[in-house]
Amino acid sequence: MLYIDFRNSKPIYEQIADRIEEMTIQGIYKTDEQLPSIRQLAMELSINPNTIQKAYSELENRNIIYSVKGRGIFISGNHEELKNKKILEFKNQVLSITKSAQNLGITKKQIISWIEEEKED
Amino acid sequence: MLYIDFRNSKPIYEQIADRIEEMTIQGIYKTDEQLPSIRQLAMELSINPNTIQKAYSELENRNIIYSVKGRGIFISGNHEELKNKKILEFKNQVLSITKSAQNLGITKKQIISWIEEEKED
Amino acid sequence: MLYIDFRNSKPIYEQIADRIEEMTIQGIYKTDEQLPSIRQLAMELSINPNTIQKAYSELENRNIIYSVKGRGIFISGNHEELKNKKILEFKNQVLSITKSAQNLGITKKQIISWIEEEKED
Amino acid sequence: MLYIDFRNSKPIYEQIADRIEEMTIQGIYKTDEQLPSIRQLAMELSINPNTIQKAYSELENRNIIYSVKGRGIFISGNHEELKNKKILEFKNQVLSITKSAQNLGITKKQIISWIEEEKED
DNA sequence: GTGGTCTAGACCACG
DNA sequence: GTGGTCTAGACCACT
Repeated sequence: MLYIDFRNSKPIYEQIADRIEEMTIQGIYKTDEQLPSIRQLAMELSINPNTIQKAYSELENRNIIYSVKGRGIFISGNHEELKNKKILEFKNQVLSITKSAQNLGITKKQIISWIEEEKED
Repeated sequence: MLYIDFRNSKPIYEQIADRIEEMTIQGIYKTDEQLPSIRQLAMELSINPNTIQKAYSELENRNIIYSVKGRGIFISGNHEELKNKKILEFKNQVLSITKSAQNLGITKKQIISWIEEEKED
Repeated sequence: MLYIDFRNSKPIYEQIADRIEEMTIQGIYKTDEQLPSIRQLAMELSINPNTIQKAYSELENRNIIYSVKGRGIFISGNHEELKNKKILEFKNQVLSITKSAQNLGITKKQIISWIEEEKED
Repeated sequence: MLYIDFRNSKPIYEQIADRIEEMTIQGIYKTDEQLPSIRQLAMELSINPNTIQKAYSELENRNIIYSVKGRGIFISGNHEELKNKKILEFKNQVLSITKSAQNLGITKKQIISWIEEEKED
């Protein structure tokens, strides 16, 4: 469910934060559900607690979790807004890439055909 | 034509290399055309010559340019192969993004409609 | 009447103590009135009794309540003094904020106009 | 210009971040001006570089600075927007405090007279 | 030299 | 037990 790819150049703390964000949007984590504690998750993943701390701080900045001293870390509940923001982000990514592609002479038709050919999971 | 975005997290040498690659594929640089010297380009962009050096090394690795000692640096002529490689790269990018998007519940249809709506330059 | 905001960064014991202090100053609690027992309040708020204990200790330090062994916890009666202390506290807070504000170029006039515009409850 | 109060319960990294934000809004730092490097500032203040790093990260999140790997850290230039945001923040603080004050029977008149009495710097 | 990430280990306030 | 801050020291990519 939560794994780390040490070969990936993406920082560990970001991998964790992104994965938890994804799971939250997918509805795997529910509002006010408690996440594993920093130390526990650090043990499970064989990672330094500070790195987990950084991942959780990042998620708090993104308004995806909230932390309560002495109690733990919990999912906050504005999933709809979060999802819309994420969709917009994807849209911009797609458009930015297709624009670059067109600079190289790749047509929109071709890009669309790539997507259509792809297996739907 | 060749500008640098210092706020961009992408390394400067990569920005330069990518931009020259793009211009080559677009046909702005012709086969065997000479590129500006390291010193000259460093001056123009107010950048450390080491950075330009690294960009040119990168481009030599990608077989986009070749250098002749004492004469300068020139565009090599395998544009077709280069372009195909680049197209494959784009394809993978697009597929990777659409895959992530589908994890969030965005359909291929929606992604395609974004692309279709986009203004063709 | 007595609720807790777990997302608030202010410690729970302090939230409780502050709220009881406020209610005492407002006259909602009368002199020598008995407060709920630690266990009872802990049950009501679904909170660790240690936390309530700490809140009551805090209030005892502030001379707002007194405890009688074996009998319970009661409101003490020095409300006037308490109120004056509280007022001084507020004054300092207001002055500290307005000072910071002036560092940013906000005038006293503007601050006062904010307050005047505010709806009186 | 940049000092730390070790007795203050406010975290060191936040003291630094807040102070730099303040100086930026006041116009002491100009757009694209370079800030002292992490290591240098750490030396000057006799503080661990990681703490400075955290302060700078915080400022990057607030869009007050931007960092360029290998080059340094620089002031970003949206000061107007920043200032407006900060003013709104102050307004909310003032209103929140005056509201609490009124709960204790302090009138708006009294609060305003406190502010008027204060020495203008 | 620069910033960014990570580890190891400590202390604190809170529950 | 929990999260939050801080230190010390390491390694990396980039200039």
